[in-house]
Amino acid sequence: MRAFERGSVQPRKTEGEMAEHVYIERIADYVGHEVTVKGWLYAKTDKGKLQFLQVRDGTGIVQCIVFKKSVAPEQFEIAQRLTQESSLIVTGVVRADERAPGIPGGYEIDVGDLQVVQLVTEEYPISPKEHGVDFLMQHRHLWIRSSRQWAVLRVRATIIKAIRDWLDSHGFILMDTPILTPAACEGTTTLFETNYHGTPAYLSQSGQLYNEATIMAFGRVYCFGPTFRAEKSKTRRHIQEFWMVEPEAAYVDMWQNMEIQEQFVSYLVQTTLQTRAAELKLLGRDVSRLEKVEPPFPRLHYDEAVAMINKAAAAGAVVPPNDEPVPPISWGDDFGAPHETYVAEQFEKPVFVHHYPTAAKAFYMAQEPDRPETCRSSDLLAPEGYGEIIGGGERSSDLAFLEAQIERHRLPREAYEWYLDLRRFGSVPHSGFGLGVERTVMWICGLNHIRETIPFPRLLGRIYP
RNA sequence: UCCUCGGUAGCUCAAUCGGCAGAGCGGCCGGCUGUUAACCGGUUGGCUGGAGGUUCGAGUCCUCCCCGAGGAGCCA
Repeated sequence: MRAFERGSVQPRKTEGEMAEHVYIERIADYVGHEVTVKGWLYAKTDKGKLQFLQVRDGTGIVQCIVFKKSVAPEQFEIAQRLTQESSLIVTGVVRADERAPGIPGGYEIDVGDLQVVQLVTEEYPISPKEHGVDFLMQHRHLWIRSSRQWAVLRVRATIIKAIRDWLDSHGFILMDTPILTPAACEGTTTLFETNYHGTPAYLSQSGQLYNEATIMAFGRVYCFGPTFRAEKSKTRRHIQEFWMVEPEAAYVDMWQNMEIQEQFVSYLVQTTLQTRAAELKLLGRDVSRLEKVEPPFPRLHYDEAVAMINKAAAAGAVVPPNDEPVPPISWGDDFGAPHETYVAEQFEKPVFVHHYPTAAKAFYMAQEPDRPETCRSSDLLAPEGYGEIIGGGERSSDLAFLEAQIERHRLPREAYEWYLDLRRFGSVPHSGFGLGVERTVMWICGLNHIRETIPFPRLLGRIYP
């Protein structure tokens, strides 16, 4: 555990004072000392004259032992009657015992005093047994107390902090972009419409276009906020509201852009491995795959990817998790899910696929001068079937090309006048990318569904709690 | 929007050809000083998603509706 995580708020022990309130993640520092833990009863085992209380406090879980002969009779009775998720304050001496379960585990508190803050009198819905997805999602507000969910959300917080740390220390400055927008950014996806004092407005699907403006003022920027997609996507990789970080940089071409991405993503993975090892272990994550995530990442031209896919399709290759056959692909088509999975499966690290067909990508992607049917885009595909975690590329700096593209994509020209201004006043080559936080969390935690990567996921047909 | 699967006890599921509504877990009561989703004994549990239909008889068959899960398309 790192000192910065809780160290500054951990109360210092004062001579002659009663037991101090400590956090469970630092329990190892208090072996032999009397401490107070304030939390909730996670689980209990009644052994007659001995009560094993698993107490959690938000930072971990510690086993507390209440032995009949060590406490007042009324206190023992209270311990016997404790119910799951009752809130309580325990005081006792910490000792190391390898038999003790918990997080971090290996330590337990020999309880001398026990106070109940609230005794739960109703049956707690989430018992330590099997539950279905629907039931758990209806109780998401309680489910997040469970250790797996707790671990995932701690990893999420770490990834988000790492995102900010890396960008802030590599010359990227935070530029918050609007969530209420007047028109579609890319014109491709379905947006949530809202009422902006009588005129329609849309929840943002990307801050990129705005950041193409801010880089001309600040050089390197990023926006980081919620993003909304109203597509009726109902798969394990989609949520309606997700968080995306979008760095954008002036005077950066597509190749430099990929270098930034591989440094950035590697930092996120390595930081999580270092600071959240206990959480990843709790999740059963095979970290050997993550340890390999270091620059450089393989780069695959779209042409090569198509050839690879068609060779595999001809050979009858199948793709996990359901051994779905890899269908052949024609040049010009975007990848389907099995294509993406097959390509990613061929590499140990995340892989860049670059130079997608211009027609398959957003209107602003720069054309490759020698091959205008391809564009200077790149997607980053995560290994182990987690799919696209980054979409990015070099943006066109050519006014005439963009005017033609806006027409070709049937976008409302007037809404993009400001954007075209950026090509009239000091247009420069520039690139950027968007990384989806939840897909990254899903990949790093090794989860099979995105719904566990955010405290309260907004899923198709589900907006409770 | 489309395709596939599902909805039975608080939870997870079973119920043969259409023939008495079942189990495990949880909860509750009792026992146990080392439990890890403990173990042992007892006990509690039901408008089978909704409406209509077929039938002597429907959890089971038919029609419509509601809800959920996974996937396609689209994307991060």
